[in-house]
Amino acid sequence: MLRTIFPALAHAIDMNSCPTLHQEGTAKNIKDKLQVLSMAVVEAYNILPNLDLIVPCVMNKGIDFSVSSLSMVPGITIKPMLEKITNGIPQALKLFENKAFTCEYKYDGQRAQIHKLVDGSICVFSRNGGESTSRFPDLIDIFKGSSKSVASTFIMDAEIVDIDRKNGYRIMSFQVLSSRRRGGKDTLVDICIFVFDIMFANGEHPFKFCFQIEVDDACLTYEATLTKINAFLEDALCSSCEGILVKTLDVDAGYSPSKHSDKWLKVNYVEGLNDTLYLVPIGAWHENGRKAGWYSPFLMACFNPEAKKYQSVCCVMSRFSDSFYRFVKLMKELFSRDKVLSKKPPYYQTGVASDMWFCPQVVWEIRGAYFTVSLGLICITDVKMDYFLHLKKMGINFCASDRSPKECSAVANIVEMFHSQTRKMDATAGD
DNA sequence: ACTGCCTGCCC
DNA sequence: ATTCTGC
DNA sequence: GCAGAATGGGCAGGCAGT
Repeated sequence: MLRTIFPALAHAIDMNSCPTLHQEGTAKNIKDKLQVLSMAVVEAYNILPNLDLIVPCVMNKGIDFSVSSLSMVPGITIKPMLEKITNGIPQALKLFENKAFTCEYKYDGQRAQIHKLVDGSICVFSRNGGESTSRFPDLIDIFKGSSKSVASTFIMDAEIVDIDRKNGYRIMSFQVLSSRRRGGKDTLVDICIFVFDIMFANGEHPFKFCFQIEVDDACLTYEATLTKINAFLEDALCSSCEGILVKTLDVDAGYSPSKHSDKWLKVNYVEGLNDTLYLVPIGAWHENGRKAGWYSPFLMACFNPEAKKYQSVCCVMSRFSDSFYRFVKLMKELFSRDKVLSKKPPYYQTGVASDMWFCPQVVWEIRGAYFTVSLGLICITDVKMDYFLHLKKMGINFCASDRSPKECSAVANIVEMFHSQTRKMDATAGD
């Protein structure tokens, strides 16, 4: 669309509106004009992704078309502004060097663009523009009750989060939120809405703010800023958030639809922040197609000294990447035929069935951002019966350890890590 | 009524 | 959501 | 560097078969 359709559209409009231009202007001139026009069309599409509305307008305005020729329309989703991922606060600070910025919690929920239409009805759209109004009747009630006199129309950006109001207003994970029954009422999963932007209200784009920067914060040193934001990130993680968003307040601040914009930075995982797990690959699945013959993913296990069993914890290398290719040779050696078992041995305890099983022979270092609880993977049943811990966002270090398989992480350590992690998942609700 | 399989839609 | 690829 | 396509994990729900 952006690279082909819209430039072509711009070209067509241009030729249609002033056919003489191509004889008059230089080639470069024409190219520049087309570039400007097609960028304007792209920009318009981002706030009004509906060609039935855009094309007539562009045809009418011709070469003079710009975003301001059109307005947002409640009921038609704006392409949501997206953030850029960073690997830590220092990187975020570097990107925002000498700029004013602010920080917000990034809640672990579902993005929602909430519209109030001209007829007064409330509509909810997902990140990808899908209608999800029917999934959140309670949201509709909240807005119908509270927004009557405030605005006749609006478009706002928000995060819908699951909150346990009966249990200290604890914010629950996305996993729990998505377990809501679709379509109808659901009394089990209560929600809360965090609005973080208003792009449109009463027919206008009201919020082109000039931000006033607090003087004291503007004077902080780098170290003081880092400390402050670190504390804020820590707060966010302790509040069951996924991390924080760092948003610029500089002159270029504003809503940029559809862009993985440098104006919003996400910090949700800091390398080295978490403990390393030492896990043993006990099984693997075959890849298909042209990757046939290779293993992916690997099933990783820890050791339970009491049961004298290996218990699966997570899968790693669930897809191929550059780093994987570097270790293909190593894999082949490690799991050559004599190391492959004919069937799952009794000292492997797992709820999943991998294609093949290996002798316990090496230990890999695995780091992860946090644990979730799921039905699929293994083994730590003292967390919640029938549910299993699952390490999320893991990375792997193949330069691993001289440890022997029985010196890998013990199941008790992993349970302890789960209980002490700052994110409190559903599984701990019974504590 | 239960199951596995598949889809669609979230992240 | 992340990751890879072609432009 | 960007946009698009391809991938993963997880959820509810539809549907066919038993």
